[in-house]
Amino acid sequence: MIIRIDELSDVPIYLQLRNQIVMGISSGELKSGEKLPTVRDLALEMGINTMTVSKAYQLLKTEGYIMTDRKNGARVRTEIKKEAYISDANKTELKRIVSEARISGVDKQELLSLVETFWEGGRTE
Amino acid sequence: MIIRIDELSDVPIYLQLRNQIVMGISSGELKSGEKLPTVRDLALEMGINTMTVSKAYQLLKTEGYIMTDRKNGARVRTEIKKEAYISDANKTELKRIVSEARISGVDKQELLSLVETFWEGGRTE
DNA sequence: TTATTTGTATTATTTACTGTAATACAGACT
DNA sequence: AGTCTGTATTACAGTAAATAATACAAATAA
Repeated sequence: MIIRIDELSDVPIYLQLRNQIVMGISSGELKSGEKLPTVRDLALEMGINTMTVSKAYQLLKTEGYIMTDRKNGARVRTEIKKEAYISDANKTELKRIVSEARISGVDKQELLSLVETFWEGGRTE
Repeated sequence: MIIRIDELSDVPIYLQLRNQIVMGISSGELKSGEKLPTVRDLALEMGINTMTVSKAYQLLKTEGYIMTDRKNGARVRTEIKKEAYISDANKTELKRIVSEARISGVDKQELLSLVETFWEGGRTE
């Protein structure tokens, strides 16, 4: 899986990393039980610190997306808890994004199509 | 317009404030040309610093959402530039939110309905 | 056993952002 | 003249992010 970090983004590196993995799981690019790179390999490949990767893995573990084990490394969880719930923070963010799109004159159907595209795990460009 | 800040949120106060105003404009609660509270009034009402409100207003001004003028105060812009464009940052955020919802087992139609609700300027709870 | 590899923990340091505080200024209205 | 507006400045405290350099526990491989 290709992971790409935006140096200019306001989002911290460990969060960007966490987000990409979550999106990878959702799209099916990362399958159940699949082994993730070691913290050292990924840190080396991305040119960032080991602990930054570790932070991302710890967060993903806490959230129930992955399992980590010494020597076995990190793997995508086979059974991810499904609460069918959208957090308040995500709702607020979603509303902000929808509002900004609407103000800027984006077509409603275009936005809905974009959501569907993301739902299917697709890319936009 | 009622502005409500979440003390526990990771989002900085000035950004929350900016976001609420943008959402207010989108929903129609804040109309074109409508006068916004003065930085001092809003700061006093919200129990925050004057400069924090000023930061939000400056950001909104830079983004083209409002106009500010000494003595006249701040007003919602009558003509907001419509580029019909969703920023890359917003697309990334949207994809993240959609991914998280999908993984957690949220129904696709439910998510689309939520987007439509926000588009119409509605609330959820 | 010995060596290696894994995630993790610790400590320290640097950097940047946030929010506040206390003033002060320029311009426009009353 | 006085008041109200946004804005600018300077200083300070708190927090978070990222890195660096080690070290440890556990499991695998030699």
